[in-house]
Amino acid sequence: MSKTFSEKVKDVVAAIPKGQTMTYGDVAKKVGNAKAARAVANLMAKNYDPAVPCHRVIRKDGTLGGYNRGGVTAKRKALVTEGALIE
DNA sequence: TAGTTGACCGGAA
DNA sequence: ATTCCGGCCAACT
Repeated sequence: MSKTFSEKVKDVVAAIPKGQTMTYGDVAKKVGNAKAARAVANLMAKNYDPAVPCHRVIRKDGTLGGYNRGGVTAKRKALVTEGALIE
């Protein structure tokens, strides 16, 4: 297995169940680098992939963090629509 | 090649 | 409870 970091992140985020939210740190852990939470966020921010529901990835504090697809408002609405609680 | 940036996290003040 | 500081990783300039 020799997928790049971004490929792994894409796979992990795409595997998040609907209505479920995961933190960047958890995604990083799934990828293999538990301390790469910043790197995961960096990939989402600069290279968003429509096949990856990044809106299901939030901060550990419970805040949404950010969204490059319409702002945090659209992200929160999408999560509520799926059935995820925000805070 | 080296330095800066960022949708982070955890611990200390 | 909130605010500040350091660390860690990949991409960008």
